[in-house]
Amino acid sequence: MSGFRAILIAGPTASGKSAAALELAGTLNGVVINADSKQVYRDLRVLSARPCAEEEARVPHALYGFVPSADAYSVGRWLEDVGGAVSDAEAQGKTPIITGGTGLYFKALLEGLSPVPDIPEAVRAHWRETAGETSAEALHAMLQDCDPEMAGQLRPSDPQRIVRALEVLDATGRSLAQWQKEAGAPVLREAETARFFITRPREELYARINARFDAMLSSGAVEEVEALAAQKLDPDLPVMRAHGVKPLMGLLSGSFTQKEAIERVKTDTRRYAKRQETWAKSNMISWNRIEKKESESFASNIFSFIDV
RNA sequence: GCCCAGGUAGCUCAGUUGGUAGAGCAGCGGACUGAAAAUCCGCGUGUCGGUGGUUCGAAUCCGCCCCUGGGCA
Repeated sequence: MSGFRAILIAGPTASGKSAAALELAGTLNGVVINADSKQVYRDLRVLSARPCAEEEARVPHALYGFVPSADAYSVGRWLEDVGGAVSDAEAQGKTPIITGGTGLYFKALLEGLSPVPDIPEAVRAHWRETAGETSAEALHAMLQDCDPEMAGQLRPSDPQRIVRALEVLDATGRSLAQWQKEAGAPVLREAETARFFITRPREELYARINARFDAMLSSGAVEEVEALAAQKLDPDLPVMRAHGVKPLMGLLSGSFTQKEAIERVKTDTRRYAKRQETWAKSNMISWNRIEKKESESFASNIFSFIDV
């Protein structure tokens, strides 16, 4: 193989990325490296559809299931971790096959992140606490007072981004808008990669999402959430935002019926898949889009692209 | 077979005395730089079961037919 250092496989959830990556890795002497913000969590094997032990034994995997639920993992940490994983793979003469559904992670991988310093935990906690007791509009008004440039770029109804802007300004004394004008350093340049966005017809994808969650229920999804709930963690932690966690906790506490919980999770997941497609349309323009029907192999298609 | 109640958006339903229809959920489109499986923005997508008729005008009224529940046989 020549011309690229790594293969990147993105695609909506339940499209079959992992299977394709596994097949490629087996053939190419590769390492499958995770690019999914939820598959990093140790406690979410079932709900995050992480590769099983047998699959991880068949070919080397990296960045899967290694983060404790109490940690607020982030694209920043991932960027550091993936850099190390790529180096490790190359040192062993293996091809990095980076796969996952988190579009932002791939963007950061190829474009880098603006060099905003780490925000001290106390500052983060302060603003997140403030956000918990303040309306988004009021937060936006605060931002408007101290950082009109950034405030102008954000909707008054978008608390997540407003909080980020506030904590960055607070911790660095500089507007996030200014920071973001500074380019970051990519871990891989586009030209060094072969990039694939694999997907399926919407209807088929949704059917797979629905069926996959039914399978997760048979594989212990409820028990997994029960164990997570037993840790009594902050409900705002990112691990709690994985599809299924809140509805299944609701089921366990009696605030949802089983039917309601199941529908909630499936709907959340379908909407996510749709957003992933939207992201790809404007952020993954240069990627090879491969849309396949049931039972066809993505891997064979990818092989024909990379000419091995 | 007869009687009753219904057939309106993908689903559940609303629709005042006739003026070519609207809610919730689902869905669709979009944004996206450090918690992104998140957060946010926008959009009703419809032979009103069919067909005749009354009317300037029918989802609304009348006839016939079809379908779905329930009841009587």
